Amino acid sequence: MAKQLKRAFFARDTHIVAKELLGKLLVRRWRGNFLAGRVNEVESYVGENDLACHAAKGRTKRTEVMFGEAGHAYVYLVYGMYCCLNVVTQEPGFPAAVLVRGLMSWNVLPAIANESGDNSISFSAFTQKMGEANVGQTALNGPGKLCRAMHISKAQNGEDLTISNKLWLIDGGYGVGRDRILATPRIGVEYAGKDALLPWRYLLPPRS
DNA sequence: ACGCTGATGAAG
DNA sequence: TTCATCAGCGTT
Repeated sequence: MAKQLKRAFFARDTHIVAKELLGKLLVRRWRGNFLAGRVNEVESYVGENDLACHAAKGRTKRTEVMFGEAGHAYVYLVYGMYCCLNVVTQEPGFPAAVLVRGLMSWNVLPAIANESGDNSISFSAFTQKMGEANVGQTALNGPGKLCRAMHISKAQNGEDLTISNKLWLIDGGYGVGRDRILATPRIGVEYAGKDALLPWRYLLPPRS
């Protein structure tokens, strides 16, 4: 049975977490619906020495969450109107996170009628539904559009994704070969100088 | 190629 | 308290 990703998954090297997040299911429960899709594009932001990382400015009110425990959501407002969802990685005190940039097989599914609030019930029901759904039909490209569609805002900043029943990740059994992962420079970080060239954006190739 | 939009951090 | 900037997006 699919399980909610645990602390140990996130408390590792950021690039390992980023690549292993590809193919995982991101699930949001909102107003009686499951909003979900498989992660197919991410970016790593690693430490205070990474000039593209918000934590390059040091520990501030905004970046506080990134300095904390792995597995929590770091959500920020960008360009005045969009939110971006990150997952905090590595050990407390070391600021790093994975930006979730895109989903494939995006779906909206009605939550179970006699839902008790227990995630484990939700998981089995949800994954079965996802299995029935037409995988790969709809894509959700871009971190801002992703958050808008999933109703993720700064209200979710700091949320513990390993225990939350509103926003979480599960291993949906989608195998991703490491050799199928593409790496490119990160998007929209031209200001970061030499760090703008680091190939820290990871994505799955389009389905054939 | 540009405008929208407001939080953010740096400067004063 | 200003000020420039910005991990996007949609339209021109």
